[in-house]
Amino acid sequence: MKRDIFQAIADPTRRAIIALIALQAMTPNALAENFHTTRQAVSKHLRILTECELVTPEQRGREIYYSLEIDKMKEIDKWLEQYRKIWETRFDQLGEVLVGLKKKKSEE
Amino acid sequence: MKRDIFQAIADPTRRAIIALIALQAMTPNALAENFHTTRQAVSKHLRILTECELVTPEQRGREIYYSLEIDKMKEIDKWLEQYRKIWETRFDQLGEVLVGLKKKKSEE
DNA sequence: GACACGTGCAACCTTTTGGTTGCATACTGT
DNA sequence: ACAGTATGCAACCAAAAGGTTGCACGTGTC
Repeated sequence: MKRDIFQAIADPTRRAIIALIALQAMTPNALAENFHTTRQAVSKHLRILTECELVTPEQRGREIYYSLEIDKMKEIDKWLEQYRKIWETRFDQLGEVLVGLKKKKSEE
Repeated sequence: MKRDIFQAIADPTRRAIIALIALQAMTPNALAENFHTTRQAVSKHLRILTECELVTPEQRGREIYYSLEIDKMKEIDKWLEQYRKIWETRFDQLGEVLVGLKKKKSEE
């Protein structure tokens, strides 16, 4: 049952959890207050996120604070890289077109 | 059954499809040759990708060429933006730490 | 027109997903 | 030690995902 990071961020609730703990480490209980589900459901999401190493638990007394492993997010960025190249290339081409239009206009 | 772009890229086969048609528009048949599934399964993936507007079909004779809507990929980039800010900030802080260490060392 | 080809869609099936309830465990404070 | 709090885990369930097979519908080719 190995999930990759893309499956991890596929679920809206998990993305919301990520957004919340990006600001500050939070406990499952505190997180659950933000959603219309049970604490256990949130716990399951945290389990998945932890397995993907997107999130790290840290025990403090009887509470467990979960924090975001921001480095893991870079993997998505790395995957996007190849496509970013494409759209930047197309933007450059668009730029050339615009320059071409401008040139044409100035020649009028 | 409305899927968002994050669910669309969650499936490995769909990411592979995206990677293939990023290079050049392809037909479902041609795509299916690259996977160990039936043409119909690929067709279903293409349907999902089309619904998310990640992919656009173009009929040419009796073939349909699917091409990547690169602009849609920017949505992922936009989502990542908030986290990129975080890791860049932390990197800066790391930089300060390094500078601090260096300074300390030179004072020895 | 007849036929092959390329494709999408419906029906069906199995596995996975996301959720719930109930319970066991661990730490706190009195 | 005991009550209360914070949490994870197992069992169960409904819905969704991903796959397959069979079929219908256009479009080219002869």
